[in-house]
Amino acid sequence: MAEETKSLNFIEHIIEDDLENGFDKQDLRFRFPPEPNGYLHIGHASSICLNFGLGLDYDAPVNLRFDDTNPAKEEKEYVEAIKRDVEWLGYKWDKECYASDYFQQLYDWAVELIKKGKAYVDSQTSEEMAEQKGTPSQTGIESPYRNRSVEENLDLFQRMKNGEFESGTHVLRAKIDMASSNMLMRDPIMYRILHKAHHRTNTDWCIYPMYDWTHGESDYIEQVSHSFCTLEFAMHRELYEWFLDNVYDENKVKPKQREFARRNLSHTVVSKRKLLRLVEDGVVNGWDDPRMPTISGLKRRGYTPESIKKFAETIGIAKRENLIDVSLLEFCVREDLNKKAPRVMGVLNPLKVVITNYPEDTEEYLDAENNPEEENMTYRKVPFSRELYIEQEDFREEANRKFFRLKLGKEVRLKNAYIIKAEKAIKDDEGNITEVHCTYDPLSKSGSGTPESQRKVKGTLHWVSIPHAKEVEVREYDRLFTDPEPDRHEGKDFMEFINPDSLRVTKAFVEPSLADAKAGEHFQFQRIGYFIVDPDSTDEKLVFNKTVELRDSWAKIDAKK
RNA sequence: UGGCCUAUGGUGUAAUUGGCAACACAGCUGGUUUUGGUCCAGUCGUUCAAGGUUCGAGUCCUUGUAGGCCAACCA
Repeated sequence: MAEETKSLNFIEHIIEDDLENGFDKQDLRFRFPPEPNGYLHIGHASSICLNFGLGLDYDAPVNLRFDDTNPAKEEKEYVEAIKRDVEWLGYKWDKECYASDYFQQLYDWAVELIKKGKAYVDSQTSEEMAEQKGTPSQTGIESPYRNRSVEENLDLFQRMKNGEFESGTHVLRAKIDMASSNMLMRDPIMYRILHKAHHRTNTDWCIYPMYDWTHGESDYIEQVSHSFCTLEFAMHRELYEWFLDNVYDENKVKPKQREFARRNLSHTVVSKRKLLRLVEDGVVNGWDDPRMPTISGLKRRGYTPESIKKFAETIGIAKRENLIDVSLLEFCVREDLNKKAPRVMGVLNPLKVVITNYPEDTEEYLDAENNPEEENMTYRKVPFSRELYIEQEDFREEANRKFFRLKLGKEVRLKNAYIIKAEKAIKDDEGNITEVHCTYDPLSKSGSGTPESQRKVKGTLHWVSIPHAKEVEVREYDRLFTDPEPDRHEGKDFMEFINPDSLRVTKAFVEPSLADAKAGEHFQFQRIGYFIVDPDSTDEKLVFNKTVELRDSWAKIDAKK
């Protein structure tokens, strides 16, 4: 079969161009560089899939590098969580790197820059420097310390490093151009003093390099060939290259930074700062709450690595603004789970059904398909008896022709069992239906091959046998925000759009085969949706998270009326 | 008042680099189905605007319009 010519995204075009222009394929190397100050989210997943995907496509190594230059925000807990998430997605990094491993090299290079007269120690307050910075349309003013002698700079920088000064009293700045139209080139800060223990270097350092000074040099140290980041770093590219030009050795690979647009998912937020607020304010129950767009949250919700990778691949990568509807993510997980998840029966809103002509004290075990998508069908036994639960929504005393479910005097098929007919609705004093009395056709048993079993009845319902049913907890989730873009309303806080009903906990009844289901196992509750066993489950009580519901065309028909 | 980036159906991405605008999702219609699921078939609809170059423009040029980004001792 002829191979589909895969269309390339603009990032792949850049690499292909470089290869055509003589760049050695052996020198290709990528990296995924998270800051360990929070958990990875669906936006990072896109970046992970891009970089690690490139590594797979070009058979090139990909480093996992922690951009840990700000001890005020970073923690070891996050490092561990990030590694777990990347592994869970199924990717293997070549080297595990830390920007903090390069502190000495970065320091040495900074000294070189000072010696070349390209960096200086500034001793003003941050307010003073901000004032001198100018505005995009107005050039900046040079610092009074800009022309300190090399000797004085060297001495001061050394003493900064030695811890002789308070936090915030001095900084090292690159001497570039206070009149540049690019604000980042107006003598950017390279180092600040921060008397704060670092999760890896502890108190070895009290001066920490800034992002711009660190990132490109780290790429260079690791010999990363292509360094991809999001669009907001586009302006940093000029600085990235300026720094690189000052340390670059002709015989080595000079990394190339290119920018792509971050993927925005509707009805959620993905900035770590905002996610942290959801956690700290108790809106959710932690970073891995199934409502969170974090990778660990999606995992707990029941998303699979394959579905997330498929999603990333489907939305692609480009440079324009975007807002991707969550329904696409939901499609991706349904597509994957449809193939994988065993089918079971579970009733969420039980209504008692009594089959009046079925013998009491009798049970029988019926064959049920585990997954119709499987090539070699396997079956399990499901107990059937005189008293069952069906969904409340599946019975109406009367309904129009479009209602393919149980109504008085009409027949439906019980999945894998018999055809039943509703005879009578039993009500309480307030008129609520408490149970339905039905009769069954004993010859209509599924798979029996009798003419009665082959009769066509319009509806098929799922059910559980009451004496055999297992009670479980079900957690159903809705979107965390009621607005598609909660953080894009000027003057309004995204917290105003929190959906107050994003979690609904109910009890449900499931077939007994689920008794020994393990945390992390996926199931399709037939006619309802996909569910995963939550780690909160105990031997006494299983807890299921609803990953996503099945496509529901009945809901559309019903809503139209 | 400056600079940088972007603009293709409702959504997201393509287009052999100047040669019949395609794919997926969503929507709609029908078929199959012991899940109103899956699957299958069909259908809907697009190059921001105006000029220009060209046999030919989504692609190149000009002007305009709209949106995003840039002034943390954050990354």
